[in-house]
Amino acid sequence: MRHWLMKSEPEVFGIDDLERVGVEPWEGVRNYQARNLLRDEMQAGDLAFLYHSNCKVPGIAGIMRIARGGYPDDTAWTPGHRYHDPRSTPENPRWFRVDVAFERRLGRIIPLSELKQAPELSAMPLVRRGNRLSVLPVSPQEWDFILSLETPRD
DNA sequence: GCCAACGTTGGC
DNA sequence: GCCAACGTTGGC
Repeated sequence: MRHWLMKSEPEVFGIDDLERVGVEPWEGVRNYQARNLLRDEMQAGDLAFLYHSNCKVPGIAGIMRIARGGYPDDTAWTPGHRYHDPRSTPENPRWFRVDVAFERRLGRIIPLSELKQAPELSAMPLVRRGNRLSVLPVSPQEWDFILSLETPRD
């Protein structure tokens, strides 16, 4: 089982929304690097952090389980859809998505500012400036370390 | 709201 | 195949 981190703007779709709907197709990813991860790497049963981006306090808000591995994102060939891309067809899909399921909230949102301070996480692209990838692999060590931050130990 | 960083597009 | 222009991301 692998671990991931997936970004979303909470104004658009955050942990509150995921908890409410339970399962959500993670559609609209239109970046090739992220597409490759969705299509080739992410498998049902994997776990992913839900990261809140582009908001007042960006940070990790909860845990999701991949409910379904990569499959074609049909919003790409839906005319008029905001994620429509005429280069993608059912016969030759260009974009992919996964389904994610609500697992649990973290006890607190772990802010990016705190993640940036941890030497243990310095290799994560997330804490590097200018990183824009919306789906990132997380190593088991990084995963465990981030979870250890959930409950401050003092 | 600003703007740096980045990915994509398209002219050549 | 280069690279400037453009649009988007996302922290601050």
